[in-house]
Amino acid sequence: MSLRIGEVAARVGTTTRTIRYYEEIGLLPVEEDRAAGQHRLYDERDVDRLRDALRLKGLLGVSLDELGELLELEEAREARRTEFRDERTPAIRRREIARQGLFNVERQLELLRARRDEIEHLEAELEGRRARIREALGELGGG
Amino acid sequence: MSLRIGEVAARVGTTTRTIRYYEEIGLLPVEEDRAAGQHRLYDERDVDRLRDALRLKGLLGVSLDELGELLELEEAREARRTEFRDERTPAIRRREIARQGLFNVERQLELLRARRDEIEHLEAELEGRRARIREALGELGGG
DNA sequence: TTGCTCCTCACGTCACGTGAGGTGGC
DNA sequence: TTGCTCCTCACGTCACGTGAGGTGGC
Repeated sequence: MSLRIGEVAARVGTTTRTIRYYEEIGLLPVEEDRAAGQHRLYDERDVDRLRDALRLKGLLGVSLDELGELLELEEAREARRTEFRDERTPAIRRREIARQGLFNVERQLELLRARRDEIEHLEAELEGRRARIREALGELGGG
Repeated sequence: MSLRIGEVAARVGTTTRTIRYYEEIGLLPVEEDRAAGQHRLYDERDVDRLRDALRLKGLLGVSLDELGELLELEEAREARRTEFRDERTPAIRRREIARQGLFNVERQLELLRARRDEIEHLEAELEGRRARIREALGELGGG
């Protein structure tokens, strides 16, 4: 079940150019065995990862450099998950892995909360303004 | 109490280049009587407007074209406020002005709420992930 | 007079957009 | 074979960053 670049772009809501550009600057991995001129192929996991990345970028307003750091965290997370699920991994190591995961997720939550606070602050201001307008409308009477 | 461009930039948290660029593309008004090579001067209201504009741009992630539309709404708002406060303005006109103001403020609130929803959605996902990690840590035992 | 901030070009950069011309699988 | 999507240059654009060289007010 491999997807071509156009399908991926449509699913995550971006353009093929953006996906190629991200590959070009090293944000997305390059397939090693792809000959010049051949189609790029992706799977569902690539789609999920790209969607997450674009969502973070859009919501946090970070640069592609900063996005790269967040993606590296994600990649490290997947590697750790694999190690975590390996039955041979000892409990002490699993605990360490879980702690790192917890740290990362809390960092991302912090960034999101900071953003939400800003938005809520501005919302409160606008709601105050709205209340004053409504008051004025009430005094003026009429529907 | 007029401010120079550097002071304005510092107050709103941007650069002098950005302010000059916004003037260049028509986003900010040009002082008519400023001779070539002379300093740009601003007042507190300019600072407030620019701060609001940059905040909207940053939080909503809009282009400068779209930001321009929002600024025009703001400008229209100021004009209406002046008219509203004029004692000669009849009640029927005041009601219309208030309704337009209400419409604008609700549109901006809608944009902000949509953004906040997206952020909260992603937050919920991350909180779920965090809960699962904590659960795993609990099962593994140890502080 | 010495700093400091300001000024106007003007080229550079980041994150893509947009054709130009050509190739490959249902 | 005809469309369709894909490919690789490569130049364009948006929103500024960053000097280069010079001027003006405490």
